[in-house]
Amino acid sequence: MTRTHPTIAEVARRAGVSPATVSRVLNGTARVSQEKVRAVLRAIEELGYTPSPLAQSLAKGRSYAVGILLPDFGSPFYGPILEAITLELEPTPFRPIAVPGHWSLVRELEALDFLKGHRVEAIVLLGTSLEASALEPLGVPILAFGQRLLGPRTWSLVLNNREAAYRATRYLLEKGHRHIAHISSHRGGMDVRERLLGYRKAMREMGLAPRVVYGNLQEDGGYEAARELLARFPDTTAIFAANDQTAIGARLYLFERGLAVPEDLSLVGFDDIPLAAYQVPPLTTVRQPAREVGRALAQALKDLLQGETPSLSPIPLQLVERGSVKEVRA
Amino acid sequence: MTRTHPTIAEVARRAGVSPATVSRVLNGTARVSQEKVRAVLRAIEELGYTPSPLAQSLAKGRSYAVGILLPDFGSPFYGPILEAITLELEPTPFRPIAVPGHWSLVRELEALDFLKGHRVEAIVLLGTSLEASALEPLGVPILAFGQRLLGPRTWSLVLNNREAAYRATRYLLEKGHRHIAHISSHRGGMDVRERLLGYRKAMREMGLAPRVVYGNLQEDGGYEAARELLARFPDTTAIFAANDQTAIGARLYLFERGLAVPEDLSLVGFDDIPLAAYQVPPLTTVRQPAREVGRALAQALKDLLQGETPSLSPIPLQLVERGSVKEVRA
DNA sequence: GACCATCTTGCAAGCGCTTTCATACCCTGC
DNA sequence: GCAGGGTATGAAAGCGCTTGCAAGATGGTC
Repeated sequence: MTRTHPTIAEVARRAGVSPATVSRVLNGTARVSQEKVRAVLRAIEELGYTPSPLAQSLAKGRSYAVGILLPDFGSPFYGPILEAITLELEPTPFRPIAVPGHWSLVRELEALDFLKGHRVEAIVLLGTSLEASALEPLGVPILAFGQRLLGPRTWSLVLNNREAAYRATRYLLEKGHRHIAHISSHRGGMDVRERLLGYRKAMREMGLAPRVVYGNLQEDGGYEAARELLARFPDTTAIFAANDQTAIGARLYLFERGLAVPEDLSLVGFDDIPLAAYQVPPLTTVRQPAREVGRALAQALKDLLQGETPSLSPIPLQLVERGSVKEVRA
Repeated sequence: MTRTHPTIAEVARRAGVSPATVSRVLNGTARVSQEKVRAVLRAIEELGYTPSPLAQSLAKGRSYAVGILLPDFGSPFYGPILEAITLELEPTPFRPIAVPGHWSLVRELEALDFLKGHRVEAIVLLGTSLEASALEPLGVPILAFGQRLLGPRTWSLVLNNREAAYRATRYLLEKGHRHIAHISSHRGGMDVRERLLGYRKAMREMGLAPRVVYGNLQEDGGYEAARELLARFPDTTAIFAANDQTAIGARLYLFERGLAVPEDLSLVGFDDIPLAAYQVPPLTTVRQPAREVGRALAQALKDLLQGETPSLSPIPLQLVERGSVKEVRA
């Protein structure tokens, strides 16, 4: 603390009242006479006083903090969700404290420790690979997005990824494609595996052989996966990628190979990150609406912190048709 | 605090020592006999004890927290910088606490208050429009990126945007372009204005009339700006955008208009966000390396917090040539 | 064996705030 | 004029931790 902040005692002295009274006007926890209220307010103003949340938390016995664990602040998918949650939490007394797990389990566990230390009253898990066993000892309610976690005081917001992936694949099938590949990943969580399952189901139903390669859910992985894909299955006419970053990476490889999208190959992504609509051609993808996900998560958080059971109605996943898919004749 | 955490007193009781001793082994602030160390460690282990940073901060009189103010967690430019700073700070005892200003001055001021309340020991400003006058009363050292701030205990990391913009424009000129437009913004900070100045200078030197339109530094603004641009200056052959998001937005408009990049129009961005290299064609842009910026900022932070004057050597801005610019004959 | 230096340890105060409890005060009603 | 019931306020304890201070223990020296 560079320059020492004024304390409640100083405010009290200046206003000619006791610290207790200052606290009461600050929190509105008891009636205080008009004149003292005024005196206190003036003293606060003059001193530029800001109460210390640290001390408040300690005294009140609660932190009003909620932890949000996400893979990476730079993620085009999780970043906007974090932003949305933060925005929704603004009008509440609760403050998010966001920590990145940097895509590593160790870091995620460290982050958890950190949050535990800070006595967060709940934790939101975005795209982590944590297991229930690591969470239970925290003794804090958990809200997970994208993975199904079971345990006491644990809730999950999981959207129907399998169904959405199934529909996305069906969509390609209906457009006449038969040689459809999927770029999945070993790195992702349950949602990524579900997408693979949905793809498989659609292919199986048509008696088609699935073609699956794996990336890292990042652009470079998508690029490499596309290379592998075309080497192994040169007659592929459509690619369904497990996320938009992968699709965008794949698209660059196609471009470099001189393959046009959608004329030579059709492409479908997943997530609908902000930049998806601005790709050339605009990327057809399954939309996971960050804003709504953030809202739902924040709402569940509020319920949770008021001791209620959170209502987590799943958000429908919509395929948004843009320009990266072409109809082909059989 | 859902389930009450064990306190230092419980650990002490269990280990058969005083709380002071536990504190000493925790902090290594004094010698403690081997056997007691072991007893304490065991007790900590058994109880699953984690010290409360809140209480520690209060008692120590310092928070070990640094505030990081950025416009938006979802920003493809600032997100990665935040990530980089966080990563660099990991091995230090300092913890970043990031708050978004949501592109609004009021919010930024609120965020500042929040940070002040939390007794952060320093504040990093990323892309804000705050003025020195709002910062001074905080009494905390400030580190600004992208804007030059003067004041006591205030430092700025400002890269030579004007020069880089000048060179980017020169680059286009050397490629034979003469009808070069710039998409700027009223919304940005000093760096955006500097880019405009650099562009102007290059154009003036060649006796060319500048063509400037304005966006909001987001994709949609770039799209709209491109529309306006082509309406007002149909013979434009190259666009230099104030940032990559703008360039990407503009590019979509060109695409919809049936204009090819770079065949019909060349495009240059600024920032080199992660997705820039994956655009089609890959976007030629001025690189502001997030990783290095983060590192420099974190290093300055460490210096600062150790009472030293931070050394902020500017990072060179490089034009990275990719595929969105074509040479034209005069 | 007395004395002193050194090391380990506990006591207690204090960090900035909240909150319980008790006190002092004022008003009402008889 | 006094008992009774509110109401506004302050004193003080306590939240979980650190740290200055002093006491006790240990060992070495003359």
